[in-house]
Amino acid sequence: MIPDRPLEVLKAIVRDYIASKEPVGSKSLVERHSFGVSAATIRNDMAILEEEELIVAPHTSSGRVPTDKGYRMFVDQLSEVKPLSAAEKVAIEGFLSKSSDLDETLGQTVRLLSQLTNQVALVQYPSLGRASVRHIEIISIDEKRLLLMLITDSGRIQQHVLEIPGGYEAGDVEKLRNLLNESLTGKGLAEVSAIAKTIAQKATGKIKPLAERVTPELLALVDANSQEKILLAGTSNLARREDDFPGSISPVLEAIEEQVVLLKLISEMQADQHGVSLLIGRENSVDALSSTSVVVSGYENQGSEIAKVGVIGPTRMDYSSNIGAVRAVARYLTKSLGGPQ
Amino acid sequence: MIPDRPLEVLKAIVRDYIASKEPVGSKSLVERHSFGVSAATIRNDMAILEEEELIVAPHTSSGRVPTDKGYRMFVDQLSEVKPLSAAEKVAIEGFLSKSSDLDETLGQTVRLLSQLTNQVALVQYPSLGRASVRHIEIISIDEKRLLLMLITDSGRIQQHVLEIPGGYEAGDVEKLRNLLNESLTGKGLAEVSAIAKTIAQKATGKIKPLAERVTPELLALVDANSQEKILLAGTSNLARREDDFPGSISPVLEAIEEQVVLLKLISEMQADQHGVSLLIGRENSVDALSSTSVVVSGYENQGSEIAKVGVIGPTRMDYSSNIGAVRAVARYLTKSLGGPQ
DNA sequence: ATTGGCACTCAGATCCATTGAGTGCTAACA
DNA sequence: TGTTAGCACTCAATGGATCTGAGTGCCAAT
Repeated sequence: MIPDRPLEVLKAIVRDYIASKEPVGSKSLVERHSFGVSAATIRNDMAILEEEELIVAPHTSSGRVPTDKGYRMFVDQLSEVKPLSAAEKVAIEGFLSKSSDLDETLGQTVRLLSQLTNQVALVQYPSLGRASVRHIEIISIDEKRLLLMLITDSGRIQQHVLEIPGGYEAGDVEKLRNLLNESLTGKGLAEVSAIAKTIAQKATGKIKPLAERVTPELLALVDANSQEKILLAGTSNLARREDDFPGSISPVLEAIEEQVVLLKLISEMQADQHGVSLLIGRENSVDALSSTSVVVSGYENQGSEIAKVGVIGPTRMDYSSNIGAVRAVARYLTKSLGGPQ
Repeated sequence: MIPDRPLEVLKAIVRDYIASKEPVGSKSLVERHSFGVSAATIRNDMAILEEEELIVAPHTSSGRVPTDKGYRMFVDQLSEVKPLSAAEKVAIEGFLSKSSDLDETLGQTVRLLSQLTNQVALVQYPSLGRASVRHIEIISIDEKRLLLMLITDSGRIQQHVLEIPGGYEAGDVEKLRNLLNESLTGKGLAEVSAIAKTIAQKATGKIKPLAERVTPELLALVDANSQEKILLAGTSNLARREDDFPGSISPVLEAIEEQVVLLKLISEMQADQHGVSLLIGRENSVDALSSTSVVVSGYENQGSEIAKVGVIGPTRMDYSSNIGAVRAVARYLTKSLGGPQ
C-alpha cells in the first residue's frame, strides 16, 4: 500500500504534468504545492512512486511523468469530478431540448460533447439487443419502387428502397403492411427473423410474391439495424494536440476512423463508481491507441441502458473535467431520450 | 508565352517534386529526363520559369519548387489523365452496383474515392434547387407521436418525429396525408412553403389543429432538405501527409470539418474541359486551406446535374491520377443514380 | 542558342562546450 | 525513524563554430 503523502505527491505530479506538459521535478513540486516538507523528502516519496511504476523519468536526470498505472491510480482516487460551469449547463440544456428525432439528437450530442471537452467525441447508436418492432411501414415511391421502413421502440429508423421490377398494386401493399404489423409489432428483433419467414410462407394468393420480395429485405433491415454504428465529432481536436503523440497522429486518426475497432473497445467497457468508465493508455488493446484514453458513460433510452457516449483523447488529458462532461452529457441525453416516452 | 522546352522543364519539375518532395535542381533534372541539353541550359530555362513565377526557390541556393501558378499551368497542360487500372475499375463497379438507397450509395462512394486516391474524399448531397416532392407520409408511432416524412424525387428522404401532446385520431391523420399529397406531390420545393400555408388555413373542422401542427414541421423539413450537406471520408489520409503542411495540420482539419466553408468553396467551382474542376492552393479563398488543392466533378441524378463529388489534399498531390479517379467515380455515380429511374 | 567553368551562397549536418534542472546518496539532525 | 542539507553527478537542451555540398548566377568561349 502506498502511504498518504506519496499519494498526494502523485496527484500533484499528474495535475502539474497535465497542465504543463513538462516532466515535473521535486523542486517545482514543493514550490507550487505546500507539502510542508523539503524537496529532498519529496524525492524520497518519488522514489517510492517510481518503485511502484506509477511515475517514470523520461531521462536519467529529469522530472517525472505519470505512467498509465499512475493515471489509473489518480482517477481511481478522484473522489469528486469537476462540476460543469453554469454556462456549460445552459449550453447542454439548450442543445438537447430542441429535437425529438434520434438522428438529430445524437448528432447534436456528439458535437456538443466535443466542444465541451475539446476532445474527439463519440456516441454509439442504440444497440438492438432488447429492442422491439414498433412499426413497419411500406410506402409507395413510384410505380416500381417501394420504401420499406422499420421503426424500433428505441427510436431508430431504418429504411431501404426496393425495386419491384414487375410493379405492384396498392391494395396488396396495404394488405402486406397490415399483415406484417399485426404479426410483428411489439416483437423483439431477434424473433422477427423466424416470424417473418412463416409470413412469407403463409401469405396467400396475390400478395405472396410481394411478401416473398419484401420479407428478405426486412430481415436485411433488422441486420443493418443490429449492426452497431458510431458517430464522431471533433477529430481536429486530436490534431491540435499533435505533440502528445510520439511519432505521428495519423495512425491514431486511422484507428479512430475504424468504427469496428472503436466499437469493440467501448462495448467491453463497464461503468465504475461515477457511472463512467475509462481506459487509460495501454489498458486498451489497440496498439495505435496506446497513448490515448477513452472516457465513456452509458446512456439510456426509455429506461434500459442501450449505448455509450464519451470522448477519446491523449492520455495526458484533464480526466476530472472530461469525466464530468461525459457524465453530464450522458445524463441529459438519457433525459432527453427517455422524457417523451 | 512560354517556349516549348521550358514548359517541358516545368512539367518535369512538377512531376519530380510530387514524387520526391525535394526541391529539384538543374542537375538531377538532366539526369532523370533526357532533354538533350546541358544543366546550364536547363538553368536558363528555369530562370524564365522563375521570372514567370511558375517556380520558386525556397532558399537562395537550392532547387526549385512549383508555385500554385506552376501547378495550375501544369494541370492546364495536362492533355490526358492517368486512366484507372483494371483493378480500380472493378472496385468501382463492385462498390456502386449494390444499393439503390441514396444515403448508402453516397456513403460508399465517398469511402471508395478516398481509398482510390488516398486523399480526403467528399460528396455533396443532391441540392434541392430543382427537386420536387415525390411523396409525403405521416406514420403513427404511438398515441402521441407521429413520424413525418418527405421524399423528394432526387431520392433524398427527410424525416422528423413530432409530438402531438393531445393525441390524434388515425382517420384525421389519413385525411391530412391525402390532402397534403394531393396538393403537393410533384410541386417544386420552393412552392411548397406557399401552398402548405394555404392548406393549414383551408383545412376544415377536426383536422385543422392537426394541420396547423404538422405544416410548420413540414416546412422545417423542406428547409433542412435544402440545407446543403457534405459527406467526408478518409480524414486520416491528410494526417498521413503532415509534412506537406507548413505549421500544423490541425487548422486544415478544422477547416475541412467546417461544412459551410467547404460547401461555399465547391459550389463556386465550374467544370473545365475534363468535366473536372480544380482549385489549387491560394486559388481558393479559405486561408487555412491555402496549401491544399480541391478536385471536384459534378454528378447527375436522373439527368440533371445536382451536386459535386471530389477530393481535397495537399497542393503537392498527384493531379493526374486524382483527376482520373474523381472523373471516373463521378461518372459511375451518375450511372448508378440515374439508372433505375 | 548552348555550354563549360568558376565563384558564391546558404541550409543542414557535425562537433563541442556550456548550462541547469533534476537526481541519488550520505551524513547529520529532531 | 523520518526529515533535511549538502554535494557530486547525469544528461537533454542550447548555442556557437565549422564544414560540406547541392545548387545557383554569370561570363566567356563555342
